[in-house]
Amino acid sequence: MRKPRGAIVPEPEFFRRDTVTVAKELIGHYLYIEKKGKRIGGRIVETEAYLSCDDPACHASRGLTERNRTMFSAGGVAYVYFIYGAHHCLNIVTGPEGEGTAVLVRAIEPLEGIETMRRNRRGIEDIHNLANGPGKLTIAMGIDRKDDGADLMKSHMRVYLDPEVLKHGVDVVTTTRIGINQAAEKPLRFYLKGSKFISRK
DNA sequence: CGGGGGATTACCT
DNA sequence: GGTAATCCCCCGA
Repeated sequence: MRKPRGAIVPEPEFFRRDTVTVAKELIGHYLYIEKKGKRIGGRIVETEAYLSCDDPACHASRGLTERNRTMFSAGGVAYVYFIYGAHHCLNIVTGPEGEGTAVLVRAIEPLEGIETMRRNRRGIEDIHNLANGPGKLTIAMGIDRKDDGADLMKSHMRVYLDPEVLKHGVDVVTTTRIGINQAAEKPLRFYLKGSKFISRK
């Protein structure tokens, strides 16, 4: 994939740290997928951390299974799963190999391939409603189970770091996760303060 | 091998 | 605010 101007390719170590740290630090950086030579994606504005064995809400909490196998990879790959018979969700695997932790990407601010996203979202015009939710985001970017396991430093789907965000940081709000029943009270959801592109306050 | 639940969304009233 | 859509996978038998 052609690198966006000024963007930085993360080192594997960026992803292989503590999940909460990675979930927070991903806010403000970029997520792109390449389709037919065209970049689609934007700025990550909302994430949630899932903590493996300490976290009953996490797919990996009951150990490695065929469904969640990718989640136990070393940090830096995508874990994509299908939910409610209707939607895909994109996760970024974190920590060392075998740990089973990941960050759910819940929303992005669209920056490139916006018309493609509108088509994928069946004609929705409002840019704030294109990728402001985990299911909407995967529809807009055309992500599904064939993208499971993609290397986010080398493949057609990438995370790029914004040097400005690395240098100055961004204001991140911490709240509770959405749409889960187990461990719902834990403060493991993060979003970019003031962003109009998050799924909800 | 069948049942049930799930990190959601859109559309209905 | 309620619920259908509609699949994949885990679990128990």
